[in-house]
Amino acid sequence: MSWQASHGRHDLPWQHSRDPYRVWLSEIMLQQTQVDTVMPYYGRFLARFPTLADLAAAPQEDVLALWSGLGYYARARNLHKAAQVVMEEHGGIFPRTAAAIAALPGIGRSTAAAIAAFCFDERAAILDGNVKRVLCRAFGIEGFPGSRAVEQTLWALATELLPERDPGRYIQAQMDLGATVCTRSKPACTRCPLAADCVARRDGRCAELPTPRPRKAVPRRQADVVVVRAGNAVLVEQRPPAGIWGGLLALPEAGAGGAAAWTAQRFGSAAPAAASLPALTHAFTHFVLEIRPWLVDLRAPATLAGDGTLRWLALDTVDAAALPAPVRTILKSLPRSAG
DNA sequence: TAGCCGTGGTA
DNA sequence: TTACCAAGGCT
Repeated sequence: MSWQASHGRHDLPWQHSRDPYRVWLSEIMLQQTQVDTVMPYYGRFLARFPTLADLAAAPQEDVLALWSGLGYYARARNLHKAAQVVMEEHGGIFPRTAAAIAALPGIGRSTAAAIAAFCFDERAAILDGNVKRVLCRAFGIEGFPGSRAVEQTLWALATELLPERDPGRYIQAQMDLGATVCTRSKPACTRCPLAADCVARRDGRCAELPTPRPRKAVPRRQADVVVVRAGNAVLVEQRPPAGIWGGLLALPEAGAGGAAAWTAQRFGSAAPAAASLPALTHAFTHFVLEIRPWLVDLRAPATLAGDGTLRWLALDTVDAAALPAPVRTILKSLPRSAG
């Protein structure tokens, strides 16, 4: 904790606030996401939704639009839902204990503890990637930290180590140490306040701990997607509420018949031919997707029968739309229309 | 309980 | 290019 006071991080945008809404937002954005990535999103989000009440009252698509590009969109959907739960079931007052906080959607044990410690000085342990790495090295703990047994050991250890006072300072110290000194590769042991007691350091095993995740093959998939353009508009399809890119606006998938068949089925056999656009590869956590986009230029926006998930999106509103990253990439790099 | 869920940085 | 994974949670 003394090390944190002199060498820790003190100037991140979400620090120096004990407003649970701001701390909560930062914790959710930072899940599985690095600080530098979150930085521009955090300020934009707060500018659009300054309070929890503003967030609760907003349409889900507006929330997803501010999250667009950040990934793990269930975080945004759960954040939005939890804001509504706080308004409706807690009278707009954010719950004040880790146990109550963890009952909100999208908030697990670690995130709840961080909010409770930072905002309400509760003695509650966190266990994020930084803490896991620091503890595995400092105590020489073997095994993949994500496995049941190792994680249980780590939770027990993290709880046991909590200081009596100033738990917020303590968990910040753990995270700062992991993020800036006890890094995944090439840890700066000479600058580490725990170096004298570190088991991995003593045994020369900093490169082996923590034990990496067991390897598994990542499947590859392909998808033909259709970019139907009519003047200044493109056809987009809202994804189902859950699953990959849930609730976001994506490009329609052509299916087995390919882009030509899809276009003919929806716009008639007189529809213009589809022209192939540069393919791109997008890596998810658990599979790799090769996206093959096809461009179809219509004379004018056609009427969309039936399916309510399809809609026209004006190209000059792409920047503010709720799009997954590769869809944004495709739409931003479209060739100029011939017409 | 292990798979699902994004994106970008780094080595 | 590829591997790995980052302020994890849900099902």
